[in-house]
Amino acid sequence: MRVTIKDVSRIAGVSIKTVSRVLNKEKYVSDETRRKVEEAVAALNFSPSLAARTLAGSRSFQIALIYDNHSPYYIHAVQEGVWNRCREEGVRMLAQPVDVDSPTLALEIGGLIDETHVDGVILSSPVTDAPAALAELERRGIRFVRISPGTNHALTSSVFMDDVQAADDMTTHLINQGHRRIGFVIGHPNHMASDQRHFGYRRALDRAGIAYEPELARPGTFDFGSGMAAAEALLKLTNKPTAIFASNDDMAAGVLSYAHRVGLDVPQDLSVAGFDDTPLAQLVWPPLTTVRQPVLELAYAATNQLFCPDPAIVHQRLQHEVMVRGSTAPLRKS
Amino acid sequence: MRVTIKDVSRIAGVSIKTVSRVLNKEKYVSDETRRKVEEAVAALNFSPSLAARTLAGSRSFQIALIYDNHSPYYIHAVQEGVWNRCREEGVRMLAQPVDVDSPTLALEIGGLIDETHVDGVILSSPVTDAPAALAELERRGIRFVRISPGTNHALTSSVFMDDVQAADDMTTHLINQGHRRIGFVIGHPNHMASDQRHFGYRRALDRAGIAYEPELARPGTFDFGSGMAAAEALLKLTNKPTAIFASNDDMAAGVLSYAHRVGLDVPQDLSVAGFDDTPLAQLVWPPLTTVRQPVLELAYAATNQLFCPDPAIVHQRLQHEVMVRGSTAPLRKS
DNA sequence: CTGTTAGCGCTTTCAC
DNA sequence: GTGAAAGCGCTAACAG
Repeated sequence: MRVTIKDVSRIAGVSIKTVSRVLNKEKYVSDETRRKVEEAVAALNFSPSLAARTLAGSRSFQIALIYDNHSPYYIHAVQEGVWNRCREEGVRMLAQPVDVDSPTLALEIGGLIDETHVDGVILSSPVTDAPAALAELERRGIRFVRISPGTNHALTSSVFMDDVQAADDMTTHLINQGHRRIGFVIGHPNHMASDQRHFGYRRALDRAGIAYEPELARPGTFDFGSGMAAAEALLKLTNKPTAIFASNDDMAAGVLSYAHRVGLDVPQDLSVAGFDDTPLAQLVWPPLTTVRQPVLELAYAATNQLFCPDPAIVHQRLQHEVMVRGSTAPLRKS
Repeated sequence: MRVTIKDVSRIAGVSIKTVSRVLNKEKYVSDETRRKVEEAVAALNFSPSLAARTLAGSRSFQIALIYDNHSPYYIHAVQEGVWNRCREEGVRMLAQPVDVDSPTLALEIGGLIDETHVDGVILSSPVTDAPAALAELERRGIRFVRISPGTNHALTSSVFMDDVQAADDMTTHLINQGHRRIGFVIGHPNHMASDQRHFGYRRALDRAGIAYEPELARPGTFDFGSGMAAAEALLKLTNKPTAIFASNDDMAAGVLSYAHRVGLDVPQDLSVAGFDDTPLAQLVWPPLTTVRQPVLELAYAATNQLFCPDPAIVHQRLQHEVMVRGSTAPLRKS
């Protein structure tokens, strides 16, 4: 039925151990033997059973990507970045959506690890900051990397950009355009990046000598609807803002939609700014001014960090940074 | 190190075979024994190794979702639908993006199946209509279900809606609004649904006695940019259309964006219609008139069909249908 | 209803 | 450089 390492060894005229060596790219195999084995593998179209390799060996050739994020564009980019790096490594990616607020979060993650024997885990915000998840991972001593964590960047291996600076830059940009009353839509409370972007907004105002007015900073949940609601509240103020900076593109699109609905001319009557630079920023009208978060690159870098840990790499991404910190032991040696 | 079935059997005071029986919900285990085993499982927080179960048994508790679709909203919905059903079944989903045009498509799919021992495969358009993929799957005799295939719906188990009727309905809707010159943006040539929607558009025109004019049907590739380009071409015609129907929401958003750019008032000067009812349809301004494709439900139904085949189920979805056809043997008996 | 035995297809360990 | 033997953690096929 199934083609096994035995079939390959028979065709190649060597022992199964030698086939195994070739499969694992081990040294100490003569070129001649290696060639014969590779030919047999190709001839039989052999793909080794991951289940068998996992059970017998110390690696599973699988990693898990754990997320709880319902922004399709964002998750799509994260999956793509992780996937790309995994493919290079010949490793499979298990995409695992979870609910960070679930009381069984740690159990689910633990079960996933036990069942699949994954070699490593990648956490995407906001799972990056779920104490139960982090504790479970640490308890098991499994290697993991976080993408855009909100806290303790240096505590564990993580990859991120400077959200405070980015929000500061955007706010400053609006101030430089002459705006003095700038509305702000805060992100989802589960995401630590929300606080950072909020802080960056305040910092830029402070620097410019503009007072922070709580009524101008409205809560949101990173989705379109909450952006619309925030815009409604902001534009019903006696003293309206002339610009609104939303903490992500989805909410900025919502702001835009509300502005259109009430007949405002954007950007004539109101400037709208977003954050993330998802394709959404281009889809709406007019195209959003937005901070670029290099999600694809972050995901790729995080996965790379899982496979080839490097203690301190700094990638430049536009004017912002993607920093990678981590332990030194490579994944394969786990 | 790892908690195994042996540990459970020791704590529960039974043989490992009995633990296995409880794990697999087999009959012929006394309530008392079952309870003891379940207690031991809970106490030890035991999750059985999928690798071992796969290797020893005839199931892997995994299925693969294979797709080549770069519309984040669409794929997100498909993944969610499949995932939901898998979770109910205690089965893991392997998300596998591929390139349908790759010459190694069949090899990749074959390799995936050999490596992971997946119990079944779900194909999303356009992989549903890639001959190499279908041939490989059939050759191996592995169970698979297609989501929105473009051809031979009844040939293999598949789940879909009536694209022709849906496009016909939308076109008729526009005609009923008084439009006589209706532009059409054709979908990506890889997707068979593109032809069907195109045909539905023609059929509605025919029925209304409106001549089909090739210059009014422009090619597109299901992405925003191609929608914009098609709109530009259509609106530069001497005899402009008063409405444009794009074969999916992404392209409709592109049409909208171009219309705004050249100062048209939508829907006053131009009606724009889309297809799919992704959240995008709500995000743009004004919200798109669009045909609802029940992607989430299709994905769920397809996965269900994989687990619990039913020869002929018909789901109603709005005015359109989701039809499910398939063999009768249940997945688990494979 | 429950237990025993023999593998699944690989990697590990240790010979040669 | 290469091979033989043992076993990873489960399920299958039997026996009781």
